[in-house]
Amino acid sequence: MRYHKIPDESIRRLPVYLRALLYFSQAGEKHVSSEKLAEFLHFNSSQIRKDFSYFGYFGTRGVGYDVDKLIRQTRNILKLENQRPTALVGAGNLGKALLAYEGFGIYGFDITAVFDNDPKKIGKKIGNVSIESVKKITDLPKRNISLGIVAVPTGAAQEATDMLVAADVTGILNFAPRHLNVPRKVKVITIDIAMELGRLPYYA
Amino acid sequence: MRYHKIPDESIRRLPVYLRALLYFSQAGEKHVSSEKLAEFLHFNSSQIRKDFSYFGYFGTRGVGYDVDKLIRQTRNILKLENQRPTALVGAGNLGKALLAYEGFGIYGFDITAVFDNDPKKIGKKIGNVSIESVKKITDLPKRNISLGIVAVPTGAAQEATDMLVAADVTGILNFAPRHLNVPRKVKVITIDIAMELGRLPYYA
DNA sequence: CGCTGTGAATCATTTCACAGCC
DNA sequence: GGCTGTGAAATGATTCACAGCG
Repeated sequence: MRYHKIPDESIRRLPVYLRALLYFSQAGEKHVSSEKLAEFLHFNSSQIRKDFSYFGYFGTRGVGYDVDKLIRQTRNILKLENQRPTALVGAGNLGKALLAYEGFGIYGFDITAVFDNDPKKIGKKIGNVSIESVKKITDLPKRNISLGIVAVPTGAAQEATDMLVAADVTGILNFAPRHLNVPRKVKVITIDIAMELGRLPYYA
Repeated sequence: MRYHKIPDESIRRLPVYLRALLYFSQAGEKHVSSEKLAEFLHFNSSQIRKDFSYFGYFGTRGVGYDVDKLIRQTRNILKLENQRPTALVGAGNLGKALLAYEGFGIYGFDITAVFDNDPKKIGKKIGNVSIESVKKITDLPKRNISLGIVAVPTGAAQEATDMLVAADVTGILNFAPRHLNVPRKVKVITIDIAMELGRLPYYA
């Protein structure tokens, strides 16, 4: 399977696996079977085996997967081995919530730069990061930052994105409820909170 | 098509269509073709036509779709015609950000109740909503609230969920990075922010 | 024996292509 | 003529089922 095209959906599940594996690791488990993992995540076990088989042979027949090894492999596939400095654009309510969000640590993201265009906010600190002017986004390459989070109002989102792209960012996590235009080489993932909520009443 | 099983993916796209249609409406457009909508959303036009055809015949051949009519139809399908009171559990950073988030208005969600278990927070106001004790969650049926948002730390998420379920909530938007156990009749949508970010480096 | 790894079968979704209606 | 609505074809993802290894 190693040379097949890997489904996008498999990639999407890898961070989920990683989180579950970290949980098992902390619980002191040495090995875990696809069945165990499937039960924990409410997935199908052969899907888990297939997902990992796309990337190589990670398990031991008769035994299962070595938890810590699989964690390393998964981190490796996702390119999360090293801590990744990340830039946040927008220091409003959402930006502040993201700065406080402990979840990023699991995947090694570290928000080391925060930008805003409100002069009143510039220079202030949130946690231990100082808010800088959006003009400083041009410095990102110097600071080795290639991931950005867009948490500005919808109307400013494309502009913020353009600045990140100009600073050679390769990935953007977007919270503005709109499509962002970027060059093909830049990957954008949009999280539209209200949109997710929007389909809930349908199922009720 | 009217009597076919409707793909989950189609439902997922309806809120996206709604947002785009509202944009066209505000721009003064009377009609929009599936082609126009597709271009705007970076979708395939026949997918849009098929999605709407699952629910009935909404367009006019040779003309396109009546924007305002389609907005009404879409709202109707998603059961968003009326303002929906919604409960938020967790008044931390994320909760505050959600309260300030303008996006909910588009879909008619109105956070009219906020609960937290921190006695220091209870009674305080955020915007024009007062924080109440989580014990008051039992009052939700009285207050006609059947949607809940879980924005508490991971360790408290299942407990918060259980309280919402006990109060006959039918839909839950979950921000805790874990699977929530609920009875089958309750629909849960989980947004795991860090997880989304977790696959960004893979594509870079 | 137990569990992985994986072709093959199934199931779901998307796209094509065009008949049919305005 | 133009655009919808939709079967049919193509594509993509999931699940089955079991061979093969530890």
